[in-house]
Amino acid sequence: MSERVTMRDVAAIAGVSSATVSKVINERPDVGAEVRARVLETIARLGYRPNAVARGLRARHTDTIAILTDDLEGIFTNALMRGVEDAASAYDVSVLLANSYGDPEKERRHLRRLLDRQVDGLIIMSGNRVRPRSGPALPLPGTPYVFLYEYGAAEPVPSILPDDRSGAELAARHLIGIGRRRIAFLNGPASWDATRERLDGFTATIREAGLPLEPGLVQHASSWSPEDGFALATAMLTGPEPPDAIFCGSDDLATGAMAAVLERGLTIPGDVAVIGFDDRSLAVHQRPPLSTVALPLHEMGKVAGGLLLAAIQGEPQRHEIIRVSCELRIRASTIGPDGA
Amino acid sequence: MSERVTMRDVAAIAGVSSATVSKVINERPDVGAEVRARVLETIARLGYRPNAVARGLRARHTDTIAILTDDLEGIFTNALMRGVEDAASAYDVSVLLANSYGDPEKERRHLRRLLDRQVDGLIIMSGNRVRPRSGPALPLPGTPYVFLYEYGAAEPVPSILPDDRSGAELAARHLIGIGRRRIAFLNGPASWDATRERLDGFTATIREAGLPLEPGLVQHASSWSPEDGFALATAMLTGPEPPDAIFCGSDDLATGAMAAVLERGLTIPGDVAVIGFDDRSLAVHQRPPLSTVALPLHEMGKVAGGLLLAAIQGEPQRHEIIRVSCELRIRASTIGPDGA
DNA sequence: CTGAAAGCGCTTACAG
DNA sequence: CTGAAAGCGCTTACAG
Repeated sequence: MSERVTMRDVAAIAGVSSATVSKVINERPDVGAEVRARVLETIARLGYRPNAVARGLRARHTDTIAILTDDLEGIFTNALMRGVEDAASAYDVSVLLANSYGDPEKERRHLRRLLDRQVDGLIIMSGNRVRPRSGPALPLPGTPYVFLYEYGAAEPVPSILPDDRSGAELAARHLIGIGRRRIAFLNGPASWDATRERLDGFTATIREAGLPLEPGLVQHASSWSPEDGFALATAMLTGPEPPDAIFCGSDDLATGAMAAVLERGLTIPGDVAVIGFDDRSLAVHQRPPLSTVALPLHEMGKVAGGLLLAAIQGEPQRHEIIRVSCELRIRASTIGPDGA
Repeated sequence: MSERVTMRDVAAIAGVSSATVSKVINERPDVGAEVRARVLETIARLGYRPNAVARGLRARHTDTIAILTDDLEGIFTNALMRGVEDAASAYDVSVLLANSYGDPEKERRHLRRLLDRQVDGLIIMSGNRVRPRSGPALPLPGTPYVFLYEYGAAEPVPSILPDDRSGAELAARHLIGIGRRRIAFLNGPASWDATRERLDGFTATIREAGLPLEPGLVQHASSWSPEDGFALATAMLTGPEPPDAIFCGSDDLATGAMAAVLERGLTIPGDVAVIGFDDRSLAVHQRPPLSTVALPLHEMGKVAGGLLLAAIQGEPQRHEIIRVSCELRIRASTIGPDGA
């Protein structure tokens, strides 16, 4: 437990004032070359490291942002957080983690603690489901924030979301491209925002291609589970004119749908091509491996981090919805050995 | 952007010194009742909040710990982090997140930044695979740390790990309990520590019960994937005396094993009971839902957080391996409608 | 180009 | 029980 070396020590040994040491550390131009060299040498020799807490107190910023999530276990939390952390790290900004479990009282407590710690900004994130929310549980006077995978109804701040609409277009266009004509959409629960966006994209693309769009071909599941995918796909396949492709609103739904196809003795993708949404890790392990539309979670996190950092630098914020493009991951469930 | 209210303001308005305000805030006993009341009232009225950065500078602790992980995307990271966050939150300690991607240079940079920020302690965590590591990339003078889901070869600090051995015993005992006699163990790759621990637990339990333990019944996969589970289970089932139960080293392996059982026209659990390890979310969605040994990730995170907080309070640390008990999750793949 | 002084907002002995 | 003083380790005008 040796005494920590401080800026005073460096100054004394280098024979300069601590103001000068500070200037060297902060790379101010107004320091003479040989003085700078001497200070740098002393810093290296003593192994001096500036105390960020003292700096934060004086400089009035802490180079710290926080992620406030209501769902640290959400299936998408990891990749979102990693994106934020990457963006912050690149600017030597640290990230604090706070989990509210969706409890407003917990959120309030976290927010207070975070503000007490003088965080420079906040990312308010849902790891689980995109929905509008009524802003943070506490007003954040002068502290910028952004919504990630979530959006504020009327907050004057940006929301970063996946581009669900164009993601659905990607899937539809891919299925059309491999020659499918009766393309079903096994969509997620109707109450979700993403569900509506994707329906728009899907419908527009199918229409444009002059393909059929019967009511039976577009269904809404009541959950995102494989069980629902199985049930709905079974119903579709037992109809008079079964689809030759099924686009599912999630990889879980697609997993169930594939089981339904195989159970009826049909082949994938020979008889029915199947494509999911999300690109969770299970997709690649399906038999056959599942084609899917990948949610750009990591990129969304980076965008959110970048935007927040810019706002901290003084960039004005406004209410806007930023949609990050999804990416198609083509695997054997749409282009397989037994495929087209 | 109104001026923030400071302790000076409170003191002036309440007509006391700031030392007294500080004592009230820190709940020191040596403040008169009416003075305390007056100060408290003033604090509430002004909405005063103490600046944690200033406090940290003076008090020489920041009530902040950090999680340094090499794998923020690891499949177990979420639950581990959540446990740490829960433990920290309960004591009003914040947690900083740093991801090294397993790159020692990145780890060094993060560590330096974290130390500069005067974190009170660190949790060094792997989100992915348990293995020994050579301690943090930088010496942490006076800053306590613990290993979570990872262990230091000779570091004088605790490591928190799952109790793999007793987890395997749980599984074996369960299968014996439901009347199985030829129990196979489709274990993970031999190079993993967990694999050896589980083999010990499994072997001991089977021996104790006087059940057969032929070489063919114990196999090591070369990865944890469903594909390997499928291949190995198929080999086991085509042998002269196929098993009536398969204990798998991961849920992914078990998924593959179940596919192999079903593909051969056998029933689960009627002909072959299958149980996994981990309790990932996919387990419950299998058909039939997969029984498994749950890794106590959340609890491990809490234990790690609690131990670190104790060390920060001055509790001496030493090299020790703390094993947290796994839990059996019984589902239809061992006790099903077509079961025993 | 360099440094003396003030001060960020607290807490900690210490005196009374 | 209360407060004056010092100081945590920096940075920021400002003077020279």
